[in-house]
Amino acid sequence: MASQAADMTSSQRIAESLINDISAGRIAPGARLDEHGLAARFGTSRTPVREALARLAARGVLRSEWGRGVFVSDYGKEELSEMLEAMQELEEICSRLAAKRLTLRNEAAILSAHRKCEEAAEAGDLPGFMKANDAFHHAIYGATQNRFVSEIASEFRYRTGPYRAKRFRTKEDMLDSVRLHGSLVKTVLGRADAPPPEALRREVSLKYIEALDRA
Amino acid sequence: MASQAADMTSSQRIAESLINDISAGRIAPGARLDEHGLAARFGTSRTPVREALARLAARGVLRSEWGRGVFVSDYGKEELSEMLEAMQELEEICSRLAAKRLTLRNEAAILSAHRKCEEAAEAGDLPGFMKANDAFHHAIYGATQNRFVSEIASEFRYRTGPYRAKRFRTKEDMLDSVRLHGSLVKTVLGRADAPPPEALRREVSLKYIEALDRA
DNA sequence: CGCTTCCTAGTTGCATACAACTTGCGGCGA
DNA sequence: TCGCCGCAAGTTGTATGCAACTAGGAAGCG
Repeated sequence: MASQAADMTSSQRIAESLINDISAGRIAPGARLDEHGLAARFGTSRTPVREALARLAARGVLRSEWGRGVFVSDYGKEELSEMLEAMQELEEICSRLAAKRLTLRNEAAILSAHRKCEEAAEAGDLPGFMKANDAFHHAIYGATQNRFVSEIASEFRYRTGPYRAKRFRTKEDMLDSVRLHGSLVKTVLGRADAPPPEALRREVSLKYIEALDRA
Repeated sequence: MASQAADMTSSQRIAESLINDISAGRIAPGARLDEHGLAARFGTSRTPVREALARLAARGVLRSEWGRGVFVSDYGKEELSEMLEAMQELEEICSRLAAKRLTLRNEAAILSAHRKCEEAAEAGDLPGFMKANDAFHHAIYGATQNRFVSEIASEFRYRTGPYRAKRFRTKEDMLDSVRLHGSLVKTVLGRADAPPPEALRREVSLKYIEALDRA
């Protein structure tokens, strides 16, 4: 997904690399990002690093404090629960629109990603599952046939990424998710408009919030 | 809203000034932004200008082409209709959440902004109306008690701003909008969950798309 | 006359140097 | 010993200069 073509500017490469690391949880929320260190790591000067950081800060992935540095955005339980509510609302929009406009191509992409999720979950392959999970949700976003809805959902998915990385640990976590995917696939492919019940949404949110404590 | 406190960095001042001008339609979609010119206009060097442009590009307000310059994002009819669909979905989320969690303070803010819209519309005061209109919608966003939902909706409102600026011309346009606000206020303040009918949504979108032709 | 080619002006992207600010520590005085 | 002041190291923010690339036009050739 995150192709680093050779004809990209340094700041773009840096921004993409950073957001991938952050979204995958390799850089923890709250961590400070040193401009000098990043410049050295990427073999450039501070200028493109600063541009990349500015970009990510504008997207809400980073938060910069004057004279102190830039930090990976970190959220407490209160904020996290709000974030998850927002994410679920966005996902509901996506699945509703996708159900309305699904093409065969979208259907194939969704089913393929779903199968890869199953395989990875049953194999206990966590990195593979995270990747397939992303692909699955992006397949649904793409099926909305609305690039802005898709963009907003993707964008917000980056911000929830670090906490998703914490939430998935055991094989059971993954199988849980696959079961949810299954019912989602059923409604979307059935062209049905069935929002997930409130109780289920709260249960999912709780899993994330609990994961905060095993930091 | 857009307070330019003295303790802001130059790049922040520039970014805020630009996004205000763009969102209000004072800088038209498709216009090119010259780094030298902006640096001269704001009395700084190109560096903070570049940071500001990078920020706005990351937020989707600008689009930069290598070796050519950065341009205000402009959208055709197809993209605009997708954009409006996304905006309406976001607004629906907001009004639903607002209806569920409305506080007295929120209620007062919404009613106050609504009254100001009415006054400006009846007086034919276009700039005043645009401002009050913004305040009205932001009051609803704030009533969601969810800072992320509010942030996403606000953010996207900036991007639709230039086209809203085109869409409102006559007193009748404003009165139309006030009538819509009225029914929205009624459902939100009545704590009711009543999504706007599909036909109404399409009608609103058409008004925007028609406005594209009188560019 | 039309097409190709090269050149030049203008633009963005990057590197380096400097200025302004924050912060933590150490010395000094009460 | 406690508290305050000031300094110094380290950080971010800004300015300037240079390199790489693009676009447009003019000159040259077929």
